[in-house]
Amino acid sequence: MLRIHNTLTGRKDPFEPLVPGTVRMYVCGVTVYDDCHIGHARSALVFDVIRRHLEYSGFSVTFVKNFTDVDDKIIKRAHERGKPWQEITAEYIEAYYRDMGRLGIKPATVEPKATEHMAEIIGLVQELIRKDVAYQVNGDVYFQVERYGAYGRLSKRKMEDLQAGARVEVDERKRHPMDFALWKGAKPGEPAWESPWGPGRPGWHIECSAMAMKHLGETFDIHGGGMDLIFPHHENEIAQSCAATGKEFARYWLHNGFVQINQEKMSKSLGNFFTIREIFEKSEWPEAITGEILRYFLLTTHYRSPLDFSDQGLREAKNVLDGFYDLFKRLAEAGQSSSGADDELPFDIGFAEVTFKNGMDDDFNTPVALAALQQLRGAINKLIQKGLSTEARKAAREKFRSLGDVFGLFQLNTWQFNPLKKIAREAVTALKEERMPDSAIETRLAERIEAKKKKDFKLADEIRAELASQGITIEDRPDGTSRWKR
RNA sequence: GGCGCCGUACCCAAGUGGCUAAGGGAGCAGUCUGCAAAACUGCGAUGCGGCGGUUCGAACCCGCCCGGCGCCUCCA
Repeated sequence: MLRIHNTLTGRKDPFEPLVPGTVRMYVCGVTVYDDCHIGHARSALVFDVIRRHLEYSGFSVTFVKNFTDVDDKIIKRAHERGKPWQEITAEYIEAYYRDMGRLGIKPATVEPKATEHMAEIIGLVQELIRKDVAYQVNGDVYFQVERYGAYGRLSKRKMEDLQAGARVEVDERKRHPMDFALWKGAKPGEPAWESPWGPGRPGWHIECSAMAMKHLGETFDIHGGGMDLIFPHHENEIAQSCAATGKEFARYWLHNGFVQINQEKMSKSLGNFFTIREIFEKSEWPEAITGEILRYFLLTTHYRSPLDFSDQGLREAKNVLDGFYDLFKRLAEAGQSSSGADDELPFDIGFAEVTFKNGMDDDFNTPVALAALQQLRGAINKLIQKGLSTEARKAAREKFRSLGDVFGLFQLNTWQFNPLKKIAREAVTALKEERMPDSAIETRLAERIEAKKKKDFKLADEIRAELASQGITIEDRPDGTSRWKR
């Protein structure tokens, strides 16, 4: 039984979708005016994994993730660069797909853009005016917060509390300080769409309500996003959606914790953020491996807890993954008839599967699920020592592949550095260009095996030292062959 | 001022009332190996920020305190 922590109730609730066997979920995507940072990566990854786990659990999932492609920040950026705003959004949507692709984030089922839903947005605003919960002031339309009695139920805030600490500058045209814009009249030169209130653009919150309703219906199962969206964004989405339809909007609200740098929130305003792009460009590992390291690292902490980003954390993730891929290398080799090890394998696998699933079913506890995989790694290493058949090895590798798929891990066939691919990439440092090609390594390795056969250990050690200076580690196997890795 | 979160070994990180406090990384020792590497084995918190309280029993519940953080404004 899957249980999910619901921000709305403040508890872990048993998950029961509205329509049995199907899940409809909406996650707030990004505003496309800049490169994505690790915080975006974490959020995207968390919901990617949640989606994958739901699918793994047998649900048919409709996953909607939007792009906010019209907004004040975009207009500002366009102005700064002297470019049309459409060029800014196109550029960063492309960057988004590049970065998320590197991270192995699966595209959502539907990825709607605000600018392509003007009719729905305008219709929703009209409905709110018709119901007398929104009002027009010149070319703007505001949602009247006092008309929605349950305002504050998501963020657990009272209207009075909000006002007390409010640092919002009072807009005289609003009837209540907390009222928020549904539609903003356009100033000259700003992007604008025709509406009953004159040319303008949607407010930030309304687009999500309109797009969620269009693609998922008035009431759906899961709505997610970063913790910072609880207030005001999601609170406002609930208010305007419920006021418009008279029905519940989303039933389970999920929010991921922040990525921090040195115990502090990572944010644009503090200037202490890393973009996904720079992490990949600075990485000494090829793209696919860097992506997997990053995924593993981001999943070592439960999605609701804060996560401190650090090079040390990344290095540790690499070490752990090395252990897994070393095992996979062994599993790819021929085995010998076992002494009962084959019979023990299903027990170890079954145990890991149950632990994995129980962990994930408990509010997507990825650290517990990861621990199950680590235990399985140890168990199978022991079985290999006892003697595991070729078939059993294949079965074990397949199990890692299928369980790992929930996290997007363990899908690579080789965990080795590929210099040709690396050189093809843009940001290659001189150091990296001097990497030894695989063929040269293989040649030296063959020479070393010859030397070993002749008991010329001096030469063998020299060759190993030479390769070691290139960052290459050699493993001699009992049968006289050798493996190498970077 | 209001609302809320966190503090578990050198590091990461589960556990939130009841077997010896998961798992991993790093480290050390050992087995194996020509030497290594990998793998395996062993070691590692008598204690879960501190002090009280509730309870037969608490890392887990309550209170106070210390330390750190977030939201209340655009923000994943």
